[in-house]
Amino acid sequence: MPKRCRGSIAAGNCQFWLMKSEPNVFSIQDLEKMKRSPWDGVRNYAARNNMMSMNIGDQVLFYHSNAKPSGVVGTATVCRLAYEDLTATDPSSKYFDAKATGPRGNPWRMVDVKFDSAFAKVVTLETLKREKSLNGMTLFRQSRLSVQPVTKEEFQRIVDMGNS
DNA sequence: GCCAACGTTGGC
DNA sequence: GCCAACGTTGGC
Repeated sequence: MPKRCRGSIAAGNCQFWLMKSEPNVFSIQDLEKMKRSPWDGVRNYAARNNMMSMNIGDQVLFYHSNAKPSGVVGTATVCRLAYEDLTATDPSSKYFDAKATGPRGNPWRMVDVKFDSAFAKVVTLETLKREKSLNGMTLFRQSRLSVQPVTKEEFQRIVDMGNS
């Protein structure tokens, strides 16, 4: 039986992730109000594959992209394993993908996340870049990847920065 | 608004 | 399978 994280960073064997969202589309404040939400609209295979690797209890850094300023704004927890993203086959959705209605079916998946915390202040991209212990982050090595792994150490460091 | 990075598409 | 054209992401 898989172990699950229960809010403690130190406990368990969960994985750590960073997920980007444009705050004018879906922000940490939106998630806080909703408590829980599907992470829909991902249309990139690498990002999808990362979601398919997630387990319940995995910890997520919520990142605001295309924001002023951009940066990590809080944390969330994976609360449902990857399942079909039906916005891909819904012609009225802004995330509709014609290919997903084709003979090979809908390849797109999403997880659900639940709100954990909103930082008192944004840990900005500029701040992240200046922090030496974060130089190896996937964020700086692979541009445009909207769902990406972070190490436990990176996660912990950024949470500490957000709470300081 | 510009543009670098980079994923996808489609001709061949 | 190659690769040029094109579209999107996302920082600035």
